[in-house]
Parts: sequence; structure tokens; C-alpha cells
Amino acid sequence: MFQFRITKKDKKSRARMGVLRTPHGAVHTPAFVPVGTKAALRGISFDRAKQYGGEMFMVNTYHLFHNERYKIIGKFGGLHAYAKIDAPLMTDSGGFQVFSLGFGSEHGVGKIADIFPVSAKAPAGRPSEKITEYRGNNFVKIDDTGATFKNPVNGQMLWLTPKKSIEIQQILGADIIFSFDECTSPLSSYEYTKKALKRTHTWAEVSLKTFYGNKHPAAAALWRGKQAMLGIVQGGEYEDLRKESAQAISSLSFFGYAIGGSLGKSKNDMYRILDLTIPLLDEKKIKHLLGIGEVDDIFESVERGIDLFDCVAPTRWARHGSVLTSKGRINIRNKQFLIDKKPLDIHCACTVCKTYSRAYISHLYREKEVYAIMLMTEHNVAWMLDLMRRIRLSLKAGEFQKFKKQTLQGFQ
RNA sequence: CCAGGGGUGCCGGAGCGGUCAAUCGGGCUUGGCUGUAAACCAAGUGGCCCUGUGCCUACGUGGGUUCAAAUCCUACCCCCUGGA
Repeated sequence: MFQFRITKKDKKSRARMGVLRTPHGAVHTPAFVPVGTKAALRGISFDRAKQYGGEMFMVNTYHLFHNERYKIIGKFGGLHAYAKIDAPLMTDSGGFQVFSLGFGSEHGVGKIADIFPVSAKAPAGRPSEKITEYRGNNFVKIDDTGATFKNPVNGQMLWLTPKKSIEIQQILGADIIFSFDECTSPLSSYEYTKKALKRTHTWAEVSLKTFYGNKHPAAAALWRGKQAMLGIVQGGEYEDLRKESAQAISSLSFFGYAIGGSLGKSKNDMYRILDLTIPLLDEKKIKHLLGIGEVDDIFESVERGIDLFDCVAPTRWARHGSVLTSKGRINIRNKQFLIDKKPLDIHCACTVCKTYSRAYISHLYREKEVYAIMLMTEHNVAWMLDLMRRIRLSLKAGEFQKFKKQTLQGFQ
């Protein structure tokens, strides 16, 4: 029931097109997977996103775990039935929250942090040198057994282990699930990243073991099941750790791979990491780049062999007034748009752009009308999905490089 | 008419002799958001310049006290609440 088939390879790069078959339908790659953390995309329905070409969506384990909502979802028979989603789904394992609720929130950094190296000028709250030991903070504690989260709502402590993560993901019933990992920070030292990486590898094995249960331990069996699991490569920005991780993860019988964790200090670091990691992974298997989704990054990553992206950017940007256009992003709250009769993007074919002016949406956003967010979310999601469609078309036509150049030229 | 309370920057609203060009909200302007603690966060928001423990103009209006007033006194104007 699960299959990933490469349908076309680019002659000049690692870019390729493919089809992922799942029990809930096919996904044409390279694909963008909109993120609906709590089983909602925030601002747009799954159906609507599907109409714009969204073929798969992502939901988060942690956010359905800390409130025990997964138990109720289980009674409905899983996410598809519960949230009425007629499309393939992925669930993230909760590993990212080890970072985003811990390190990330503590030091105000994301997966890519350009604030290093730090010296006397380190911003308040940021360490003056890389972190070599990290056990957690008030929200999350981490050790070799897993992560302990403090529920921000009621203060209750919750222990999330690789075993637990997989069991929850099985209950949630997404088509593609992820192994439980520890996402490190750009501020993590080599030593710490290595330690976390060992942990992630152990957890990967536990994840697989839990996933197979008493069923056939062969990868082939998994592919015919209702779910397939991706293993996550870690290693931060460190070359040998990335290699070590790629080898360790690819030695296990995952359906495919995801590249996660810190992607360095800059986009160039990230591209470098992809350059050295992807060739070490089985070419035939599907590859997901966790959490990345800015337009230039999509092109650079597709070129390096990435098939799947998930990213909160288009939906979050929309809530913050930031709109994707063929000339780069604009912020609708800017004064100039209040009298702008043009659509959000003159080249966009989405319903929002066919109907409304920037002036009207700018007005709604300033007045805090939720409809503004709905409109911008619809547009941004549609825009991203259309970009992916056109990337696939360009690959099919053997004109990926041309399309990349043309798109990025207009951008920014 | 009598008795109280009040008039502060675009708005609301602190301050009640010096550390006040004035706390804090909101608004406005501009940045930032990459496996969602994010419909959020940050910075700026009287004018001028040689950008400084700098100079002007500002706390209803006019006068005054004081080395020094948004802060005290006084007259006037306006607003609110009770009472005739």
C-alpha cells in the first residue's frame, strides 16, 4: 500500500519527481506539506487546501498528547475520521518540542540561527559560548529515556518516550509517522550534539521496534501496512556527525528519511548539510526536510534531492500579515497597501487574488478582522502549493534550473 | 447659584515641587517570523542640529511663588457628579 517511486530525475542535479502512494491517496513530489499542528491548518480548511493542490498535511503528536486528546481521537478511529480529513497525513513525533519548548524558547533561536559565534556582544539571555550540557528548563526535561514536558495549562508532568510517541502516532493513524528524535539547537556544542545524536539513534531503534511490535520485523511488511515511518537524521551543523547520523539512520529499516535538527548558522550551512547528508541516504527512498519552507530554500533543497517539505511559514506569515508574491514577501499592514487596488499577487490565480484588493485585505487586517487572516492564509497556502506544482512541471520539462532562476530573480 | 471632582502627548490614562520630553495601555510607523507556547515578538513614535549629562517648544488659558512647577497659589474658560 505504501510506495515511493521516482518518475523523473533532473540531469544536472539531484532533483527528482516522484509519487508517494499511501492508503489515503497519492502525493506528487517534490511536495509541500502544510502544517496543522493541532489537527487544523489555522485559517483554512483541509478541504480548501486540498482544492489548491495540497496532497498531504502534517499534525503534531505533542500537541495531541499533552492534553490526552489522542485518546479521544483514538475512539474516533484516528485523525482522518476525527478531523474529517480526506488526504494523506503525517504526524511529527514530538521531538521538535524538546527543542522549541526547551532550548529554542530559552535562547530565542530557531533551526537556523545567525547569531553565532557569540562573544561579549551576546544578546541578553543568550549563552556566550555553545551549550555543552543541556537537561532542560521549566517546560521540558530531557534525558536518555525521553522527554518530560510540563503541561503549560495545568502544570502536570508528562513523560514522552520514543515508545510512547510511536504508540500515540499509531493511535492517531497518520499515513506517515516520524521516529522520536531530539532536535538540537544551533547553539549546541559538538559534544552535546553528538550526545543527542546517540540518543536519537537509540530512540530510532526503539521507535522501529515499537512500530513493528510483534508483527514482521521486515521493512517490506511495514510498507504494506497502514502506516510508514521516516527516520530522522540529526547531527546539527557538524559534518562528521551528520555523516554518522545518515549512516546510522539509513542502516535501519525506515520507509524513508527526514533531515532534522539544527541547520547551522545560515542558509549556506543548511545547503552544505544537505550536500553532505543526502548522498549517504538510499537514493530510491523518499526524503523529507523537516520544517523548511522559504521559497529559496525549497529550490536549493529540491536541487539537492529533497522530496517533501513541511513548514509553518505560509500559515504563520499570513497571521502576521506577511504575504507571498512573485516579487517577494510583502506585509499587508504597510501603509502603501491601504490604497492598493491590485490583488495580493498579480500573478496568482487563487480565489482571493481573483476577488479582493490589497486595500481591502489591508483594511481588514488593520481592523483585526479574522477574515483578513483567512484570506491571507488561503492565498499563502495556495501560492506555495502552486509553486510546488510549477517546480514539478519544470522538472518534467527538464527546465528546473530555468524556473528556479526565473522565480528567484523576481523574488526579493 | 451652592458643594465636590477634573482638564496631561493621536486616544485612554499615570505622575502631584527637581532624577519629566513625561510610567503604562491603545493607535500609528517599521522590522522579524523556517518539524507552531507565535492572529505573535521587537524597535521607534514633540521639533531641531555639529547626535550631546545639546538646544527649543510642551502637561486648558493668563498671571504669580520658587534656584527649580505637569506638580504649589491665583484669576478665567471648559467638562463631570450631587444639591437647590
